[in-house]
Amino acid sequence: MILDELNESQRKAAVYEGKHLLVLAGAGTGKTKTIIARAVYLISKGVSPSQIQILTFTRKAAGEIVSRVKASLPPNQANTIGGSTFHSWCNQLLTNFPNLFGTSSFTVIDEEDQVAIMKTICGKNKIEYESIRISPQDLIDIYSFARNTNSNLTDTIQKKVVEDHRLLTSTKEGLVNLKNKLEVFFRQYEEKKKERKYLDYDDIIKIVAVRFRSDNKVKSIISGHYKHILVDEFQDTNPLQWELLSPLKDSSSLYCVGDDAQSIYSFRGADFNNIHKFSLNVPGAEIFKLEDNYRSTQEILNLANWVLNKSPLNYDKTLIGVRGIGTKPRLINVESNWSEFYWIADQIINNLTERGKSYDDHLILSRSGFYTKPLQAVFIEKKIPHRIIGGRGFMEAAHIRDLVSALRVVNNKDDEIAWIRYLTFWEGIGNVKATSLLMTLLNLSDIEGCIKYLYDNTRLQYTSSVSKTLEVIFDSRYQVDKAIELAYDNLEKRFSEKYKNDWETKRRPDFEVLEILGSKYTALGHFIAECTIDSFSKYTANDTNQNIKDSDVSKPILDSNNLVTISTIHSAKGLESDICYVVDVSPKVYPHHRSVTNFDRVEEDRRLLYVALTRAKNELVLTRSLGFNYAENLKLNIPDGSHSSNDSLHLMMEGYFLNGLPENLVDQEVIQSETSLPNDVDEKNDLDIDYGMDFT
DNA sequence: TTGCGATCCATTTTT
DNA sequence: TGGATCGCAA
Repeated sequence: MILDELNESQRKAAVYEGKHLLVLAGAGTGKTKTIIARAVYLISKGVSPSQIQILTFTRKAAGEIVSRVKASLPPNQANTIGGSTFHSWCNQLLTNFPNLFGTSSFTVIDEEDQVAIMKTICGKNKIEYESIRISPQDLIDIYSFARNTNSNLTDTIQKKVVEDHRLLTSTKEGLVNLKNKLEVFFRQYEEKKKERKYLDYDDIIKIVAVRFRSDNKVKSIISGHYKHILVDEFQDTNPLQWELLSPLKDSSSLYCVGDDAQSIYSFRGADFNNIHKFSLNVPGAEIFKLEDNYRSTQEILNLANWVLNKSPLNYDKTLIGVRGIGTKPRLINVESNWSEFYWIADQIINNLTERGKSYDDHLILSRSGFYTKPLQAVFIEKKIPHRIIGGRGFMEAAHIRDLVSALRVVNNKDDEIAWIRYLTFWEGIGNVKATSLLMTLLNLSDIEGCIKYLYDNTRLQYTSSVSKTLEVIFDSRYQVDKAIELAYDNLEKRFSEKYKNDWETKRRPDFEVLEILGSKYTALGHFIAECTIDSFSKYTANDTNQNIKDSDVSKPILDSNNLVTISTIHSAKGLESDICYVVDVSPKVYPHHRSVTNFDRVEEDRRLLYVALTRAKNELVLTRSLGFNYAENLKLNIPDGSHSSNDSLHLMMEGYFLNGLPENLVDQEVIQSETSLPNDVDEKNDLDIDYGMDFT
């Protein structure tokens, strides 16, 4: 029984008898375990599992919690427990209760689609403000941020445009003008969504939230269904998500678990102050704390605590390590960007051969998915099996989107974004032709008419395929996997030409995966919505599996889970690992040079580093490169606030989180790499950045 | 009108 | 590094 494995404070939290509880749980204090124990406790006390809904930020986290709850109970006791992301849960509500929410048929669109719509709205208009270009992508960001934070357009522009770009010359009139200009675009965007029955990510939550607030009947029906709402990573909820949860507090219990020191989603509108305001927002709620860290050795905690304690913010956090003494974290200095990757690969191989470790003892964390690209190449070369978490998902790959666009037009024949994608997929149809076809297609009354029209009106090399593909999908629209399979057969020839560079190796195998994903669904719309919301990246690990197949040497490790994990820090919350590498802990990355303009963002970067450091159980390795003047910089360990004799160096190091790092906290090493640049190479000197940061 | 090749450019994080 | 954009040939 899982309850027996808890310590005193975890247990107290798990068996809480009051209505609402906030559990403040520091890194490694058993947050996940407590939430699992809570669910198990409720069920064993007689609560029906279908009345429990666990809300998390990633599908992976939800899946893991649910499966561990099930594993802790006798078979089939917890089958109906709900566990999903906020978005996925709201999508289920919209799908299961269409009459409650007034959403009988809709198409979920992702960010790429949003941007595509915005692009068509902007047309050739170039929006500029104070010499800052505002792209369609920026517009979508602004729009989404405003909605996630429930703030008005003027305030959002002030924050996202003026403050983020530090436009000191911005005037009130200028702002009003800009606001009016953007408002036009946003209204058109909303118009378009309505017209095409599109719901973007934010709509999915907003519609449900508004309904809860304005319609007591709907609210009580749903509250009646979900008596216990368990929220993981509560520090990362944003005002929109809170708007969704808040009305439920009357008749459901809210059980929230979080850690303000791990709040790293402010770019999505999260505000860790929601933790501090919890008892204000939820009258009668209690707050418990978990402080014993079971994950890491003391040396690792010392470093993490040091990083966090340098913050001017007071997190009121004392992580008490119970594991005791281990080995000191290592700080590896490399000469140039990316040269740490060969070194890491060698380390891993060494750990396997000399120290009896396995691949899955290793976790590699990076600030950006982008940065680890070369690492993947090194791992492939060295035949190290790995999986990648975070970064661009499976459903975002171009070839997958191509096929899904065909499913989408059959599902909703007014889905113009999908039409354009599907039509231009074919050779000989470009934007102009596709747009002109679209005009007619939108006026036809059903998809069968569209198919016939396309058959009669496309005189191309692929004439029959253009309409045939849609026809076969239509014929198998209640068996999604079959629809995918048949569509694929029709698209294959064009695919192999369009993606000739990496078709066989990289892209083709994905369609088998897509088919498997589709096999659970009997309606195109449900499949499309779910795969848009949870882009499935976590399940496929597509690039990895092939590498393993290719190398006979590594056959034995085919047993599924023995893989090195590569993850962005954002996706790594909740992960832990025996050995953890945090790469590129360099100046201008921690904090990121784009964050330096803003106090809150610097602090968020600090928390980001803190999250990374606290993933390690036994060994923590940081790598960094100190830029062009490597040898000299290495000597540099600027105490905070001091002035270096060298101004550009000082600028580079200013604000760097590892400045003033006490020598006894880490073991430093220097790695000379064979692949580093020769000394006389004139590297781009981008040190003339003004870090005019005001920390008051 | 489409599609390709050359050139430039900026480069966080995610549902 | 790749993506977006632009110009040019078919």
